[in-house]
Amino acid sequence: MEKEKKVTINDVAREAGVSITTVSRYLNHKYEYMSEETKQKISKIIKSLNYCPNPLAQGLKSCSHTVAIVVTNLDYPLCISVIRELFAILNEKGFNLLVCETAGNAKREANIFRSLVARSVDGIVIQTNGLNNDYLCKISSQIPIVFFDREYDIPYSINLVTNNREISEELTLSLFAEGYDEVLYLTENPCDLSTRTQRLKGYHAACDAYHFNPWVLTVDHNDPTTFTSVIAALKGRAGNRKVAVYTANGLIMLKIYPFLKNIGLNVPEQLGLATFDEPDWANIMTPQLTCISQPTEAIGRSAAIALLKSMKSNRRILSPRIKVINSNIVKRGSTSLSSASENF
Amino acid sequence: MEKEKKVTINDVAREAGVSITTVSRYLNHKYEYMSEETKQKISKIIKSLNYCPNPLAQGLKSCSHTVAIVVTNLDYPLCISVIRELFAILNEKGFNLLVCETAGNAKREANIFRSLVARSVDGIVIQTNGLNNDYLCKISSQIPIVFFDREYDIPYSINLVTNNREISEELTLSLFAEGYDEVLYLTENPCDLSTRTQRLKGYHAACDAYHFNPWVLTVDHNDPTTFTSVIAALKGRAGNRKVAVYTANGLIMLKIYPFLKNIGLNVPEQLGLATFDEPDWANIMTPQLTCISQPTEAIGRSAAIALLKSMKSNRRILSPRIKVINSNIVKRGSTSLSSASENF
DNA sequence: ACGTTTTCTGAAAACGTTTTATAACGAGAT
DNA sequence: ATCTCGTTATAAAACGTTTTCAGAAAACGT
Repeated sequence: MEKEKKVTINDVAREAGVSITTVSRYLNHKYEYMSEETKQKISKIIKSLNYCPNPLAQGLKSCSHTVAIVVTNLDYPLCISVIRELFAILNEKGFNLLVCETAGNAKREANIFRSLVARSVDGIVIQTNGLNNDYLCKISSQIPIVFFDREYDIPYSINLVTNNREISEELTLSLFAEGYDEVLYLTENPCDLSTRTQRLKGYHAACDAYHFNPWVLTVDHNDPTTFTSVIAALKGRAGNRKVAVYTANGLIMLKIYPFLKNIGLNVPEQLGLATFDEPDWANIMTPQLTCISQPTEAIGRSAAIALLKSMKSNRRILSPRIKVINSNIVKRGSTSLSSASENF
Repeated sequence: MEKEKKVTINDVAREAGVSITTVSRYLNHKYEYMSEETKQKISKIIKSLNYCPNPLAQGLKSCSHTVAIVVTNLDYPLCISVIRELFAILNEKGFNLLVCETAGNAKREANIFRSLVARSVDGIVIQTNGLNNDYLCKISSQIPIVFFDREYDIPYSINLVTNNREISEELTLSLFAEGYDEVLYLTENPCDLSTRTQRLKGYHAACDAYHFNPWVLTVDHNDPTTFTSVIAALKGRAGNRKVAVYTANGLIMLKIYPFLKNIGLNVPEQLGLATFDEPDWANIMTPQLTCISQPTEAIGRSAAIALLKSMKSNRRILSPRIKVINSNIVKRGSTSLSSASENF
């Protein structure tokens, strides 16, 4: 295993007959006072040697050409989409992408943040439960931070969120308009995550508008017993009344759907179904599932662009900024009571 | 934005009243000739200063504490699973994880590999189309490489694969045994990816065993017209004969299922359905979908462990090694013709 | 011919580690 | 008292960049 010597800036400088300073200048596009001839020489040598600057060494003096994305759970399609866009766009610009999964564990997340700072990443994109916000406040002035999905009040940061409240209200309204007598909202433990509170608010607003009583049940997608109790409650009420079930995210729908199938109610006539998120399996259900579709690709792209911009400018803005990217409703068979549903 | 000075090994050394060499030794567990007293001092100061060594600087001299995973497509659940396990295990050991998506683009992949080498990552886990294997051959002696999903003949490397041929044969056999008269195998363009060729081989072996004619159609999950022609072909044959459709991966099934639903055949009586992979939506189909379940978590864990081991030892083994992790069949309603299906 | 810019380039000092070579220090042997 | 020899700790040289400071050469105005 004889180590093949890596080609360094020194090799380039020697071959080109210039100093490493000049090569470094060339690499960093500091062409101001560089003769065309020198540029050509260096360019040629770099190509012929297949030289690629060492990001570690660069990072020691300037930027590390590394960004990180920290998410709570890699199973969430939104996160994957953001990772994909982030990688595609930043890789193009010469950055590498560190991916970290916290699993919602505060301590683990704290360690991750600390290691990212130690590694002097140039920027971080975060989806978090907000358990380490005090630490993020400390570092947010030093390093560009972009939050997505959930929104937090961290100085200097950028928040990329969707119109959770509005679109949730709109969907709920449409269910009432469609003719459902009741909308059961299924959510996970509504701690103070902005997505959960906003979606719930939208639901409540719609109930208020129709003077209908809200009906909210809390589930845990890892605990099937929470589903069975929902099913029991549903059986009690449904039958004569037309009930729609609206789940606060796709995972809940995925997990509770097998239970709902066994309940013996016809979808959509007796039981309407809708969910936040647009899972890839929405079209294999019969009838197909009405969804709130988040523009995951656009969110990822915006995150990348916002981060790039923030990394480029060294003047940072104190007050956290919020960018809203609208979701839209994809109405499908699972909530089509009326024949007039096409106009929706 | 006043830069808060990062605490370095110098600070630790000064506070502890020792040289940086000693601190470095302490960090690298080179305790051989170190007095208990010195250890205590350093340990205390490190904690009190909250010191964390800079991986960039470390990487310049020794290892970068960075590993990378390169995949063709982040949408493949197996990849996500491997990323998750890899991160969890390696993060525990102080490594960070770079994630790269090639989208099957050879040029892009080549650039990624080059940048990973430039960044002197300590190891790489790869799922690839094999378009840059010449380059991988060059570097595989320098840097530990673990392939998963698809198998390649690269010196010094480790291959983590599932028993594609055997399990594919087993599933096909079980479909015939169940009573289906014909099994239609749907695959994507069977280029020489080991997964595709092996799964196909298994299918053929089963057909041979039953002296049935194989029936293989090629689709492209991005091109719906390939599905409609499959549907047409299927309509021609099905009806009196009991046909099972076995898709070479979950994505194909996801995309073709809406078409299959409209064909007017009863599942499983007239039309059996089975797929390689076990997508999370297998249980929401009616009836539930028979799958070949890859132990994705185990594969990820094995990848992490194999990589760690390979990184630790500096003696590398020339001949590529192969580790097989068995998948198993999860039989569900979509292929239950006989009432005896429980014994399967 | 002489100063003054302007244009171009390079030497050397960082950046924060690891590692090599070396030195200081007792203790035990001569 | 000197020599050897383990034990412990350090100074200094890497690693591959960027950046500061400064200097040489050419262009320019007088």
